[in-house]
Amino acid sequence: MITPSAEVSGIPEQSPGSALSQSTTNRVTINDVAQAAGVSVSTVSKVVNARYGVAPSTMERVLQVIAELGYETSLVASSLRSSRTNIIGILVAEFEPFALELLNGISATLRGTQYDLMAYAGNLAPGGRAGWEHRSLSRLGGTLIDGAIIVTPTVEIPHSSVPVIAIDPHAGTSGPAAIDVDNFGGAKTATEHLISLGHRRIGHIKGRSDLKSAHLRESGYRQALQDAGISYDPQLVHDGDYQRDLAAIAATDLLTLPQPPTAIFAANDLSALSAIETAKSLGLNVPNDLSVIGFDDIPEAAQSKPTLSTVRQPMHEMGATAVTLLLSMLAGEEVTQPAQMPASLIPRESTATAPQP
Amino acid sequence: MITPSAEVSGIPEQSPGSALSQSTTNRVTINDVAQAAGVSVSTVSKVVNARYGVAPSTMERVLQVIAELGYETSLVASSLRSSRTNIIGILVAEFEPFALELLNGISATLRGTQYDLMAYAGNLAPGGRAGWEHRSLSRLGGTLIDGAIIVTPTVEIPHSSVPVIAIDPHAGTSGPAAIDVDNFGGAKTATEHLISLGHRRIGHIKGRSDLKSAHLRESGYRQALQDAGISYDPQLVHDGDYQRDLAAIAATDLLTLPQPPTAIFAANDLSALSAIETAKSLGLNVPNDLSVIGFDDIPEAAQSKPTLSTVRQPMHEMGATAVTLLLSMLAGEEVTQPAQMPASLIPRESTATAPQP
DNA sequence: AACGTTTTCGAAAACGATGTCGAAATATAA
DNA sequence: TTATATTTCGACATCGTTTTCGAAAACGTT
Repeated sequence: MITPSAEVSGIPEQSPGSALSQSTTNRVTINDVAQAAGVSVSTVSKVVNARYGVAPSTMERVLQVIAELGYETSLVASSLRSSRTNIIGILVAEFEPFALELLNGISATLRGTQYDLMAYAGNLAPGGRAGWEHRSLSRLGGTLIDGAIIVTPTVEIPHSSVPVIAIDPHAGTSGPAAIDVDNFGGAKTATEHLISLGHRRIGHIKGRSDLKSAHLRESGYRQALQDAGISYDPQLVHDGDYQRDLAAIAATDLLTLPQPPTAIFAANDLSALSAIETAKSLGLNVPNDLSVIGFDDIPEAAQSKPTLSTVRQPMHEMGATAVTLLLSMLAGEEVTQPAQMPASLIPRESTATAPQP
Repeated sequence: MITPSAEVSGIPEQSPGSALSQSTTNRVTINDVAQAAGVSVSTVSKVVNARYGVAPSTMERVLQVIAELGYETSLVASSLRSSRTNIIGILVAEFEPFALELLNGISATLRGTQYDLMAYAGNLAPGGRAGWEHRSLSRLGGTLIDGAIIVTPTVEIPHSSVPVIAIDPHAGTSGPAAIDVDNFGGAKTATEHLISLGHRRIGHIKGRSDLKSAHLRESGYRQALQDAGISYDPQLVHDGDYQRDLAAIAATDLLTLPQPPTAIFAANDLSALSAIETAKSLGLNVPNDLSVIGFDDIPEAAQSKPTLSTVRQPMHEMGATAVTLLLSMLAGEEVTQPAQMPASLIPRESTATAPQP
């Protein structure tokens, strides 16, 4: 904080100014530009904002002065006046690989627009429990950001003074301003892939039962079976809770059945990788004895041995879509329906044709 | 950069009549609080900012009104007045795994301070070439952020109106406001690890010769050899340029020598992984026939077969240190010397005792 | 009761930009 | 030339907050 001591309003001390004003603040304001160009501040503002009503000649002169002085408009001041900050916030629980692609998608889409990106990581707080979105939003909304994108909210999206888009691959599209992936379709595709390879006994390791995504993925699995005329066998469906260790138990149960499945569709990649480990430890060869397919396409999926066939969530595109939706909301348009992104099959080494008995 | 007309035309003309003024009207300002509490705005401001000179009784009353009305101070307005935004910016070339830990470290350290984090991805721009830091900084500095952290700058850090810290694992500490990892020490440690396992013929795959880190890592390698009384053999050092394919060539050259090395220290993990592949294709067993150690500890290092021994760059801590340094700069302190973070040995499966001839 | 001292409080001036509205300058029409 | 339409431009109020500085009030001391 600098206090210009002998600075009276009206006449700026310019003669000793060079040294003094440099040390106090070397910031070039719209006033400096106006003075240097011999016009009023309003004219400079009009030039900067390309408003109508400035003669070409003066515009050129002002632009020249701006370039000379290296003037940059103060985002803070203009925000205060126009009550728009041109910043959109992204609230993410944690900077994790999952959020990474999202950030890139958002960032890329935002480029070229007037908006900047502000990123928050929520749940790293000491008392980081659910509901951090609410606190952040109320603090930021209406004062620092024009809109927000929340990733995998832990709570119901709070009422906010700014438009909010939720990217939630798990809870399902709960409102119009939400984006998720086609869990049902993706699961169906994964299962169909196994069926097309000749598998008939296909197990399923379920996800967390409190998340909608788990139910949708199971439904997709069952739909694919039904479409192929394969009867549903409850014995082949076990709970994995999206977790590594529980999935291992589920896989063990499945593979030690009197008549074990020849393929497993796991509700997420973590479970799938765990299932592969389990199969190996049981002396089974993946994919020759057992095919395994997952869901998510986490980075490890491409690194494992064998590499994991899976269904990809298009995070980059989801980020881009979120921005697009948010921008149209900011433009005053009504967003009437949620966006659902397609999940695409990524066949890798962990799935192969069914073993011939 | 002054907003050109083309960009402005993309902005939806929000007529100041309806939606905008609605969102502004229901905002609770300091004035509303003052009026409701029966005090002046200055008093409210003092209460909010915990300034001295307000009676406990009035303070309590004001606080109560603030709670009732749900008043939140406008960050924009206070920034304008106090010329501080309480936002620090991080400029990163791209949201990549490398930057992820950094972000978490920064975010965690920032929590509990008055500052918020604003993240920028630079080189995703269409014309995204070197120098994006300069453009971003001049636009943000002094108006939107109080300070900045730049990750792996591609150019000399531009003169800026705000404090800047550079995190640069490659260029070395070029100025006082820079953070890097101890490349020399890390390389020395890696090499010493190989020596302690009994290796005497140790090869080195060098990094990009235009980066200081490559030279430092080679120096560390040579120092460790010298300390152990092992004479330096130029035949055992080949260029890998930090790249996968070039490292493969280097590895082939090394392993087809009449008297091949029993261990290789690669200047980065990418090269190390490539060397392992090469060794495998030559029929060598890692680590029984050949030990390989890398540098960086990229995520793949823990996933490969065998898992890669390496030297870890403490990204999380580097982020935390960057914040600490930046905060002290913002507090007006002089940062006199760069910070160098220790690199730690992560022994995994790719290194073992030297084969007995 | 009169005086000095310390607290407590409020009026008002910034911070830098935007947008309105009327005045001045210029072009067009009569 | 005069009257009118059209540009072009600048004075000024405003956005919500911080901060200074002097006035008023409260307190303590003779």
